[in-house]
Amino acid sequence: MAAERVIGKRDGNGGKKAFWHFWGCGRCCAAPSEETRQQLLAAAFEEIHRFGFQSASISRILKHTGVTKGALYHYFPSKKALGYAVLDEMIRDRMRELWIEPLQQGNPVDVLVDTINTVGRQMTLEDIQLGCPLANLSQEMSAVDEGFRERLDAIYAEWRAGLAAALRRGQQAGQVRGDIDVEATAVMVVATLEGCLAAAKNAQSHKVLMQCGQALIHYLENLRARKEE
Amino acid sequence: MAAERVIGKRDGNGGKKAFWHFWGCGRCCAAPSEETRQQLLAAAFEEIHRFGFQSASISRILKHTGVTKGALYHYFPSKKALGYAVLDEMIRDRMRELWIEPLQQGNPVDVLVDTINTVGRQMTLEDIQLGCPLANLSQEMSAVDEGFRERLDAIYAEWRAGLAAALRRGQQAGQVRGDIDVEATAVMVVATLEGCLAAAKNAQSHKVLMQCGQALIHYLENLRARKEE
DNA sequence: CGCCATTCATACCGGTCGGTATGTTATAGG
DNA sequence: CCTATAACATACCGACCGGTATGAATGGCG
Repeated sequence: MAAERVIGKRDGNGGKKAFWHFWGCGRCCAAPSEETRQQLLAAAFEEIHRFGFQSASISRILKHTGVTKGALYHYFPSKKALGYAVLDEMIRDRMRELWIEPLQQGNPVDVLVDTINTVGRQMTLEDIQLGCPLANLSQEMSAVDEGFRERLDAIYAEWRAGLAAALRRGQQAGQVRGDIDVEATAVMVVATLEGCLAAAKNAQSHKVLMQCGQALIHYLENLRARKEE
Repeated sequence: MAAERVIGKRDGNGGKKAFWHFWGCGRCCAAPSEETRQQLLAAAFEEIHRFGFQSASISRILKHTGVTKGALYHYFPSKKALGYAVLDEMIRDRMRELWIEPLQQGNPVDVLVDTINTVGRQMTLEDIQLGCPLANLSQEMSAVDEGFRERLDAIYAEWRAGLAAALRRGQQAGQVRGDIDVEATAVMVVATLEGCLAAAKNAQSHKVLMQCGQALIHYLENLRARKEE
């Protein structure tokens, strides 16, 4: 008796599945149901960004995607695994693209100032209210779960190392003052960037973000090598 | 039948209550059961500091204090009210004592450098792991609950205003460079302080805290007025 | 003495949580 | 054609959550 209901429901979206299976199976060319997984990742990212990991609700993610619980637990063995995947496959990539990779060429002070100005201009008030996904997770989870902490720390370490390397290259190129401690400076600049975002988030204020950004830029300008000295 | 058990239990700690009541009632001189409330506040502070507000568990607070649920909900109408009380009666006072009030006299750069050094020296690794209670709550709750956000923002605003006023006084006293924007500088210094704490928390590293602190001190030293210029 | 407010203590509630057990369908491979 | 497996879907579970209803002990006060 239950079978009839199930069959009826199945027919409703069975066509979609058949379509995807036309393109190949997960094993041979890695294509079809990957979409479901990506939907889940995207929705989980949103949910975690809004509520934090611990208060993120599996049921809400399911509701927003239309995916069922069986599907979710088919791809991710647990909520924690889903959180790790969001961190590894979404957040880390974004941080690399936005903050780390641009530092690999050019004058590091120019790159930083440009990025700060771009970010400050592009962020909407909603973006500001939600805050930096990396900083949010870091604040919430680093003391609670070691797996999160290690992953977060790896990203921050990569960021700091990239910035320190860029500053050192800048010193060798005569763009950056030679008397600064590049490691300590990198630590502080990353901390200040995240601190500015956090301050603006709490104040829900674009002005605070800009003030903080301008003061940081003022500091960064002071890192440039003096001419003829 | 239930009455017997209750009476028996009551007698167990009834003596303590009689003792406290000897000192007076809550109405006439505000003393006795205030202790229970303070116990609750202290335990709630610990719980929130460790797990965040949303993941803080009323049952755990009850277990750690030995207080019952009836007692808790006698003093606080809801979990949120308890959280607000922790913020208003514990966290705010600590921030004022440690960071804001010292700025009211002396050379602001000296005061800041001293406080940073003191804090950096006194924080244990556990303190570092748990992070700044204010920053934790701010990151977690500002986008989720407006009551928390307002309270947190008031504390940050007070801090920034106090620092800006101190810097301005420093300018007038010829201790601080006159060409800096004191408001923007205050915003950034507060952001950097919290950012350093957050970075050290995630790295679980005293070294990161000291590096960040030293770089910030280096920046602060640069705010001093140049002699003979 | 009697009444009433304070200060708790206990039992219980509906709801949500993450997680699982089982079933169904479609396709790939032999 | 047969079997195995991927990819779901549904129903259900126990644990825990914040919150409440009820009542008992106690002491102040008229």
